[in-house]
Amino acid sequence: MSKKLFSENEYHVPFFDELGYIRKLCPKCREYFWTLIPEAQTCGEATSKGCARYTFINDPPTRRAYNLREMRQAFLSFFGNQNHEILKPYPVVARWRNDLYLTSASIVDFQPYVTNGIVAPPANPLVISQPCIRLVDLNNTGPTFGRHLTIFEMGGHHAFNYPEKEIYWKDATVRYHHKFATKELGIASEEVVYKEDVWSGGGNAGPDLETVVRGLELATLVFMKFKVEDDKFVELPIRTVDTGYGLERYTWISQGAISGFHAIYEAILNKIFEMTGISFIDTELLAKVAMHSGQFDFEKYTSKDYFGKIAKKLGISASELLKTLQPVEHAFAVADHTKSLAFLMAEGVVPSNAQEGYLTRLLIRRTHRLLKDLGIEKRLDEIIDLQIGDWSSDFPHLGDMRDEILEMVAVETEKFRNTMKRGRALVTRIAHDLKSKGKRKIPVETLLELYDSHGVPPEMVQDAAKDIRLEVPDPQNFYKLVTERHTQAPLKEEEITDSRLPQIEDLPETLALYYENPYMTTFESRVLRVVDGNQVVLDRTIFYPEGGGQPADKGYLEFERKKSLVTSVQKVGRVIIHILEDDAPKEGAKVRGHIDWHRRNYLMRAHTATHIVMGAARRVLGQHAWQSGTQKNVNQTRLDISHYKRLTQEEVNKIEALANQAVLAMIPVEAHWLPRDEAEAKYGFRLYQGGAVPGKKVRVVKVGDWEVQACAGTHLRNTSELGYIKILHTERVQDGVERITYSTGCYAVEDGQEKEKLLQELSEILNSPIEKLLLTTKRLLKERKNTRKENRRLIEDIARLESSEEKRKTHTIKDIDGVGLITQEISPINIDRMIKTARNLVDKEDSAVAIIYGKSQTTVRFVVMLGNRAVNRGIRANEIAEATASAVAGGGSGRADFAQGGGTRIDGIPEAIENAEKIIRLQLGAKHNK
RNA sequence: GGGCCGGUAGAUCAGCUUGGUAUGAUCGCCGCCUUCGCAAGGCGGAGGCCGCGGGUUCGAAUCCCGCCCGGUCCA
Repeated sequence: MSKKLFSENEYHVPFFDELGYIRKLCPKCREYFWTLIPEAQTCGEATSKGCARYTFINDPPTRRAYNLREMRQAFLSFFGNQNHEILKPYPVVARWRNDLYLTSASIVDFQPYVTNGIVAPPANPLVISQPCIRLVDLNNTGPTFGRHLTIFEMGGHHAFNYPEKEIYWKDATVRYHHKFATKELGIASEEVVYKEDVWSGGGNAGPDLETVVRGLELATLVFMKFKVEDDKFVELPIRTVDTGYGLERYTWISQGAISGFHAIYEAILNKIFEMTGISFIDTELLAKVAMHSGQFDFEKYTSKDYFGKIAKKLGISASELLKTLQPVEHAFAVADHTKSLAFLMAEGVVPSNAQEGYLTRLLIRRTHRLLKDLGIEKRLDEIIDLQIGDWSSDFPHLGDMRDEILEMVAVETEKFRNTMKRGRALVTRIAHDLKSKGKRKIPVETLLELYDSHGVPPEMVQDAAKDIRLEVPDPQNFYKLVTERHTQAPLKEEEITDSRLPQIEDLPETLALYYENPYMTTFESRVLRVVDGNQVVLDRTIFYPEGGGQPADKGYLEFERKKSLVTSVQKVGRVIIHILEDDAPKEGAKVRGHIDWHRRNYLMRAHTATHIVMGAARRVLGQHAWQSGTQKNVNQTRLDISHYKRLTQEEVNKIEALANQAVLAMIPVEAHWLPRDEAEAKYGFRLYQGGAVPGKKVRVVKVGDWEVQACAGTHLRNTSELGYIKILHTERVQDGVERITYSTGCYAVEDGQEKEKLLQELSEILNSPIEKLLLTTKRLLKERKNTRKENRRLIEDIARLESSEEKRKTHTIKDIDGVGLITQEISPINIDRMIKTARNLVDKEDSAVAIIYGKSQTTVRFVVMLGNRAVNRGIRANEIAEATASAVAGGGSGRADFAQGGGTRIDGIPEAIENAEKIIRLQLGAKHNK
């Protein structure tokens, strides 16, 4: 996105003047910055432009050293004491958004609903420490010594400013930051530099200040005030203070550690080193590298350049540096990646070939490769276990999921091994193939396809090709080429602004009677507004609007002795809109509404059944079984569940049995509105099975102790009303996601009846009782197999007979210049028999040409077979076949000694044989002429 | 969600480009020879709804469409 530069006054806050900050332009990176030091030469940030380097290594600027937990605590309580409400972290899987998979920043928690004003923020202002995962920094994690991480905690203090209510804006934000850095942490004011920048992302934008201390950017203070529309900035009604404090970076700087990884992962890092057997690590060298590490940018440099450059600065050879540094950087990356993995899988993400599951798979494979380089790839699970141990005191759900995480890692590692095994065999085959064609080099295209379609990385191709001594092109820009293969349309952004919104914005929230009593079938209300002619807003309604996988109710509205069908119901903002098929009532009119009760009743069953099946599946499969999607319907409903293996029939039976036990247990179903914090504290993340729900309060649907979910749907009063749940079938939607389809009540019974009918019909056709069907079918299949065998044998026998001495006397044999043309009909058509007979004939008479034909009502087929001598005399079977076929309106082709053909003109057969004769004469003649 | 690759004997695959006999290949299996026995070797043999369903064609493992299953990459 093109960077638009804002003018100075977007950044010039009174606070800067108060403290004596002055604005300067950095001659190296050409960016403006604010500093207290008038003689400052550059902006002081360690960038790839070389503005500065880190000066905090072994010399921290803070009052004392913090570990991550202490830093988090310091941050939260500091802002807690400044009137911010402390929020619990959101999940790292952003299930509430469909334009993002992972929570990549704290503001993501509040997009789009809060930032667009659709719902009120859970608190205002607020502060949060949000674990974030950013896989875009995958390549940078490790080599930049801790500046980039795939998983980190973003400290964010946020304020949402409405036109009618201002919380705080730029000046206060900068003051808060400054106070935290100087008063709380004890960094000297002069050490804090503010750089001007433009932030843009997720369709929003605004000016921002980056704060830099001793070369390291620590926080970004974003003032989100624009919406990006067609590359233009449009002012937003809600201005959001969006700050991001890199708590790991603060931790790092406070310790002055050699790397951020040393600061965050000390114990784990040491264990990894221990496993690799690296006994001595040149910490002095590392510290030197660390100081320069901020200057390199992996968008611009390849790792070769990087090591070269840094070695030059340190005055040692690149290879020497590589030898020391590479294992250390790998260990850094492993320390980081394994934490990401623990967090992802703890939230029920199953490694998969799609969506966030794929990101997890990618991470596992990458980590596996790093570990392999370190020679400890078998210990992935051990390291992940260490992460779980370390972080579960702050994030207890990690500990709860330990066993399942390790199981998933084991399964995934096994899958990876298989892929590699397959890949290796494939590479060897391709390499031999190329070699035999006299090629010495593997084409880049092949290399790309191996990776793209088969997951074989170029390093492995090199490895495998070495043995066969085949050249492999240098994969320098390899991954760029891969990306080019995927010219990908960007993810579509969620449509959150409805064109009808302005027309109904002033209306009060529609009273949802379906929550008060989901069993109401009729109601009375008043028309508040009619939109677009046929869309009606009422003051209250029992019509459930489409949402949460539950389709909208149908029914009709009655007014002035008219009936108008309700075809669709939607929720727009706070308001429920009824879309009518016919005329709409007038605004202010009284109407009476009726819903299709059978439909609604079964949708309620479907919804309650979904919660029950989910609870049953989790009991059978484990805690990683999350709902990853659901679609309710009247006659059948489906539920997608994350699980790392295919469901077995046994598991399905268990789930079905358990679900029906829940039905028989007559469990009451209750729905309550609870404050978000309270609900989360009581039930945890698992509440958000169907995706996180926005808002201060959440509606909690509780099926006794069986299942609790945040859910907006309509439910039965008691599970016993379901009667019966029948699982119809399961399928694998993608790797790691199983779909279960089921029906309830009378539809479940109907399904049983249909299957029974099928069995009965089968039983009648096979003339075998149902309980013997299996045996009968097996026997039939076996019989069929034997029959086929017998048939093959008989054909051979017949062919032998057909070419026997006695039989030959009945053949039409025509002598053409010493060549015997044998023609014979064998009907009905059996190609196998025809070929075998023909072969037998020419085997006995090697100067013969055999034409065997057969016909059915609509077609003629024939084979032409030549003896050796006939071929040697210049006769060509394929040419005979062509000529013959032209007479029967068909085609034919084949080899010189054997060809076949056919056609549709049955009465053309005599002509066809004449043609064959002519061709043979021609061919014999041509030979003579030569 | 999208792209790409694949499904042929118990296993791994060839054949598909250019439609015309699956004499398919290797490993494994069975029998025989050799051996005190085993392995190796030699000889012989069994083993195929060419994923499923349509279409095109005289003719489809091969071309086209749909589905199912597996793999893989990208977001």
